[in-house]
Amino acid sequence: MTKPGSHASKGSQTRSAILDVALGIASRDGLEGLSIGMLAEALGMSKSGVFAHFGSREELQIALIDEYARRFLESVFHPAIKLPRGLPRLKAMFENWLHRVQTIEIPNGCVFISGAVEFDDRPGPVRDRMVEVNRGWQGEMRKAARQAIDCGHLAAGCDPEQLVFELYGVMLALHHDARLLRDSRAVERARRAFDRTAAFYATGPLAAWTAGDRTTETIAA
Amino acid sequence: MTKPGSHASKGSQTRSAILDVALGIASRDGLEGLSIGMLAEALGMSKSGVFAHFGSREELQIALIDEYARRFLESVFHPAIKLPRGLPRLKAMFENWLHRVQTIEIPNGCVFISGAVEFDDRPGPVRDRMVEVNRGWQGEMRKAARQAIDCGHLAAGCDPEQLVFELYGVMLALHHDARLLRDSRAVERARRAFDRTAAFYATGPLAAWTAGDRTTETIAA
DNA sequence: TGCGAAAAAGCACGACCGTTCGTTTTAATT
DNA sequence: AATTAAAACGAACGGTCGTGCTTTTTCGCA
Repeated sequence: MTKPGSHASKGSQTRSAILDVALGIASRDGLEGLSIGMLAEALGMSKSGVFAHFGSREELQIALIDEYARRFLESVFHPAIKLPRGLPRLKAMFENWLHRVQTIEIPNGCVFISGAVEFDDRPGPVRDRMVEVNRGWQGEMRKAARQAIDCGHLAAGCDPEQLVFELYGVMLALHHDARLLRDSRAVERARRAFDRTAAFYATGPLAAWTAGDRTTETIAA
Repeated sequence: MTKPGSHASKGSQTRSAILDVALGIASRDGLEGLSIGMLAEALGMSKSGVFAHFGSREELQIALIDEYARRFLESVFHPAIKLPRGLPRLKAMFENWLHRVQTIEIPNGCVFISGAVEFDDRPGPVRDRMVEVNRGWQGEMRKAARQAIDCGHLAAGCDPEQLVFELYGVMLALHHDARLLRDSRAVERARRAFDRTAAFYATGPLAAWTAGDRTTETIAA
């Protein structure tokens, strides 16, 4: 008994513990930089003991992507979806994202970004999952942007895909400057870039929205 | 005799050949994904023969960063600097960059990006060189932006660092969408993002500049 | 409390890693 | 053409990698 989804059963709870520690390592060293040996050592258990939980390294990597996506959506998407659709929700998605980047991803790294770079030229199930998860998140952002247009919060001429492309770029630049160049001003620049972008696509009555009303807390937690 | 800069002497010319092949591999698999064994095999020579040219793997990686930077600047920066300073030069830098991304980096990968992700959490000489080279390029872009402001092509209120941050983000998003998601529309979006950004920061008389006058060729080659 | 199953450990394997060393081949100089 | 230096080779080292096996320990339940 005790299906894998169940929350008891020694096995599944050590599996969770493994994923937790593995995420910390994979965030810093990437999915390819994570080895089962060092993971086992970090956990204080044997290599084969860790290995048995996933059956292969690839399965471990995929499980890590899923777990990372779960946490990402939980801290960024789920709180935001409680807000009214349109610009408030879209802005909350960005702000929650920014908050997560500041508190988690800048210190520890981001599996989506390192994984994207590591696997963009390596065909296989890991890459496929990476793409799937990424498309899912970009899709949610596009949907939010589309709703903001429907609500009249953004101009009708605004292309949701273009908007999401630009916002994603802002986040990538933030990661780059904050992590590689250790530039502490990157966060401020990211917020300014979002404000500027939103202001550009905003329609008349809401053009003043970009001013004020900033926060570093998760919105609608 | 025959200093390393010299162009004859069997040694330095095979060293160049090694770097050439190694760049192709490192672009796809990253600096950490490149092993001396596979590099030697790709070159049809022995592992120790390759190794002797650099003394260590780290030195090889640093040499690769330098070589990649050299080529990048040669195809992106040097042609642009022949144009009159200000917006023309800044635009040329972006267009040449875009041209290089289309012809080289999308098919083969970009060492700056993969290297940034791989080494942002690994202290050492490789990371240091990565930072140095990156700061150099961003510095050149900032200088070009500053000149565009001085020339009156961009608004006086435009922050060069903010502008470069946003342009770099556009390029990172382009790499991401084009390479991971294999989205062929990413190039068009990148150009639109640049035009929109430049339009935002442009002063009155040059606000119409962003329209038309597009090219996929290197400017002032 | 004992029994069956699940979980973890232990061990070994082939492969590849970066690196070292001694030798041999090739190039450059006198 | 002879001599010296540079370059490439080949084998081996200690290590780590992912992955099978078998055995032991631990857990869950009747």
